[in-house]
Amino acid sequence: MEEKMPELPEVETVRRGLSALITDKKITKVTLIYPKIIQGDTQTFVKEMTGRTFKEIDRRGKYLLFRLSDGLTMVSHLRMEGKYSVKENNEPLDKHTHVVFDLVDGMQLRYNDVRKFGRMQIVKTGTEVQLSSLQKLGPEPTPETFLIDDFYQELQKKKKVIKTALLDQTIVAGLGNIYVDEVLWMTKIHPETKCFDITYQQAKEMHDNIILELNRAIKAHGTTIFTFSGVNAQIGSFQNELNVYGKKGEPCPRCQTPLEKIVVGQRGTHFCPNCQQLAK
DNA sequence: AATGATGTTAGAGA
DNA sequence: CTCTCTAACATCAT
Repeated sequence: MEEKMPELPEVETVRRGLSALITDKKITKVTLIYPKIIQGDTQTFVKEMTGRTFKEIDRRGKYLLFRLSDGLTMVSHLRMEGKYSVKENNEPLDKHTHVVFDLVDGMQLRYNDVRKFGRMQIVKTGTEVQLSSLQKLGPEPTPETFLIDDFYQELQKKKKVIKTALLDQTIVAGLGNIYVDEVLWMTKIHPETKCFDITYQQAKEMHDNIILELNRAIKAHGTTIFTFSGVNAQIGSFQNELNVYGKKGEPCPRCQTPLEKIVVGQRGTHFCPNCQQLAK
């Protein structure tokens, strides 16, 4: 079973796993095999990264923030299929390795991305919050930062449907196609419900479920092993914990009605036509 | 063989 | 500003 990568829980898992492998490692060389992965001037990127040391890794939404020595930060987004791995420098490169960071100890941090959608750029630490991509992010989905009253107010203002709204990262950061479907199923809300039609009570339940589900996923991934080769899912990983995503035609775990798949905002959307009805 | 779908988001246009 | 649609790309299923 191949591991699906990049919603908040997966990015968080990569952050934790990678931290243990590269913290305090100095970069001796940077190789750009497919330079379009880099945003901004590529030569500047190589020049600035080379000779720096990886410090802690932070995360904001689905963005990884690699802190480096001398007040620099590499901002990295995995998009659809980006993956990091740490391997010995004599191991042959994968077909889809696009960026290689040689480390002092003969290891390499490698960035793989079949679809080449992922992006990375270097900025001065602290200025990353000014990037348009990070600036527009809503709160992190934690009880301290994601506040129910704000959430409800935001929903009241929006004219689009809830599935699309949750995906756009501005109301709350970190949800992707899988967990949005899961959260809406948990909350018994139809994905095409207009945001302004959602009641305070529903918003409250959805808010709690968002925090719950993402934490549950992070915890489940905690049993995942981050090896030198990348993230290895343990047998029976989170795939088994999903209730609706990728389960078209299977019985709803709550009411046994066959699950359906529709398109909402150009994204495949899984839901239970019985549990999640459109109020009209 | 051709078409459509795949975890995301920036950017264009309405 | 808000919202919708498309492009970026490779692979796999139909």
